[in-house]
Amino acid sequence: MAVHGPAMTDVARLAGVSHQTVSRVLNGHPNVREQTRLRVRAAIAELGYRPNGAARALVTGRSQVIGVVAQNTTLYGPASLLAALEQTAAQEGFAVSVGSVRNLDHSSISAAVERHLSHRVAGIVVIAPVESAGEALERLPKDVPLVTVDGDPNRPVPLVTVDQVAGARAATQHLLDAGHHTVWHVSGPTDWFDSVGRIDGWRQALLAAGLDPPPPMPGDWSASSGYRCGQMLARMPEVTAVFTANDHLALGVLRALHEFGRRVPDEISVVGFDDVPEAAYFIPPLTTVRPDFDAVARASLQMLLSQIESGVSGALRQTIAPALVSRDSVAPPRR
Amino acid sequence: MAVHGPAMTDVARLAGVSHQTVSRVLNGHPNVREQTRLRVRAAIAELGYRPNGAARALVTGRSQVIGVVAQNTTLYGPASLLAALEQTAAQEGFAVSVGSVRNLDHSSISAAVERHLSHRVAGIVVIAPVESAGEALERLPKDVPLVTVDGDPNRPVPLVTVDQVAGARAATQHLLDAGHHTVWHVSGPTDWFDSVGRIDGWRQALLAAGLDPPPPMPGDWSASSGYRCGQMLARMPEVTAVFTANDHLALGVLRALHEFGRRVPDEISVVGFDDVPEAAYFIPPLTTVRPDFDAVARASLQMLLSQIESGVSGALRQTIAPALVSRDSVAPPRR
DNA sequence: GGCGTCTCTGTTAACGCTAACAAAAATTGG
DNA sequence: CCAATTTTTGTTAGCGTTAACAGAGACGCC
Repeated sequence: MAVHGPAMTDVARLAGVSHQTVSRVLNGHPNVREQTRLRVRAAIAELGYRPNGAARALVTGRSQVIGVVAQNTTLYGPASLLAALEQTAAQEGFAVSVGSVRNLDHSSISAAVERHLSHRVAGIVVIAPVESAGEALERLPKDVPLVTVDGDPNRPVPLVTVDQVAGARAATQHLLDAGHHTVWHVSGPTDWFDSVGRIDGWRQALLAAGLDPPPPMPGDWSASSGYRCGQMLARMPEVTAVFTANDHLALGVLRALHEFGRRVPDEISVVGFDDVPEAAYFIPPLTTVRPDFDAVARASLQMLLSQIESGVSGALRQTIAPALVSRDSVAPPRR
Repeated sequence: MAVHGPAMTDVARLAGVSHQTVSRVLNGHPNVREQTRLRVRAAIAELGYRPNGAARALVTGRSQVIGVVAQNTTLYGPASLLAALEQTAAQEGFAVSVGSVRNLDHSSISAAVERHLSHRVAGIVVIAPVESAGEALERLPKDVPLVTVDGDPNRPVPLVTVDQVAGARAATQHLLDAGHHTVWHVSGPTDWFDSVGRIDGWRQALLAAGLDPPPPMPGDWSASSGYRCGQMLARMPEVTAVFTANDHLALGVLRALHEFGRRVPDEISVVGFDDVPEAAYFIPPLTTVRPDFDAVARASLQMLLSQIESGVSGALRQTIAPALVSRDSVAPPRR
């Protein structure tokens, strides 16, 4: 096992050139005679030669790998983001190394970043949705290209994020437009920026309509916590419209409402966030807000790449607007 | 930017030893005096030294990275598997590099494997649920540690897989035990081994009970296709029990049944597969089969590691038994 | 024809680490 | 206390690549 493949010198010998010429062919250097180039390519093919990324990384100081730090990649949002990141990175010739992290506290994040750094990744993307992650990031070495996704809007770190506020505002406004007199909110964990932004947007829409926001009910993204909130909501006759911070919370709410015999959307309207693929098959099909994860991935990778190439780390910021997807879980309130 | 950090020689100079001694400390070599070890560690800490993985990979011939080839990491199964793999690998000191692949055809798989190989990964895990992936794998270089997950049971390649057959049999038997006279099946895409195994298990249970299996209805894992199958099922008065190949299909079926006014579980019982976190909050809560992704990840990594260490690639096979999770979507048939 | 100027190719020296061997220091035994 | 051993440390030589420089032809121009 571990029969090491041919190296550049083997290719060079077969093609009758120096290893440096092989290197030039590989890196698309212009000054190589066409005939030579062809001979080298033939030799590469014949030997099944594959360049050694480690050696290249050693001499150039960085590998064609992008490190990603993420927490719970089973959640729909992070998983989608990660997948999109991989796809985009692959197109640019980069591999993606994932540093999963159990908690988003200072030391876990640092450790994950360190691991990436010791592999000399070209850049790092941190999916940093909570406050504690932000702290860790500011103390990181400043000389490594880094982009955060869904991170703290108030830190001087390059950031790409879904426009949570706009999305939540749209969802809330949609319910208001349907004629509801107010909108209740089941939020995500309040230490997530995503949650904070969605609470903000919801509150803004209500305030703009001259309404007094009811207290938000805190959940934890899970259907289970949505269910618990839904049980309370179901018992409150004045509730006619609910905006939940994600689709799974909405599912739990839907289920609790169903159990209490409160019909959606006839008695209560519900709007979610994320547009998970199953949302269209909830009972009833869920009106929700769809963030464009591909766009987030593209933007963050582009930001990272420009840092890698230019060597400059501008504290850029980019916000991706989500879209409302209207389905059957919203109706005017019964009078 | 790209200020290169201190190297081993810098640490050595500060500690007043040779770089080789530093290397020994780093690699836990036994013959280093305690006092020296401490001095070296202090120097490492003082300089913030971080070993260069690329250099190490170059000289040892392999990096502390495991490559994973997977297709659609947004699906619950693959995403969970990937997350579990990362966690487990991190515990063993390995990073995970993900090679996402659009299609599981020969050339895509080969390309992804090549990319990993050129980074000199220590081993490769291929999540290869379809036939075409299997072909690609047999033509791969034999000298790289490789494990497939959810791959072809009939190929001479190390394989870890969920026991689809047993899971499906349990689900079907559960419905039979409840008193149903037969069980219908909404399957996954028939080119997935997962689907084939689940169809098999379902058929086996039926046959063992002396029943003649009705034709399986082919879906594609999505709630959407489950919905379409559900619409047909709902119109067939003789149907009282359905086993779907995953939970999302079940969700679609549930929704179609609901639309047609067919009540679950009173009129029709449904069992899914995967136990997605939301399954307990479907309407009604879904009885399903839970594969142990952590166990799969542990087993495959262990298999890979033993190949890496021993250098031997036994065509091992390991099957992880799933567990039935009983909830409210199953009841005896109405007479 | 000689000479500067391209274009192409080769030579040499790193990059930061580990492995193999060599030397020095500490320890043991008689 | 000296030799034999063992433990600890140092020295040297790569690993496979790119970068920097050097050399060899080919070409054009005075």
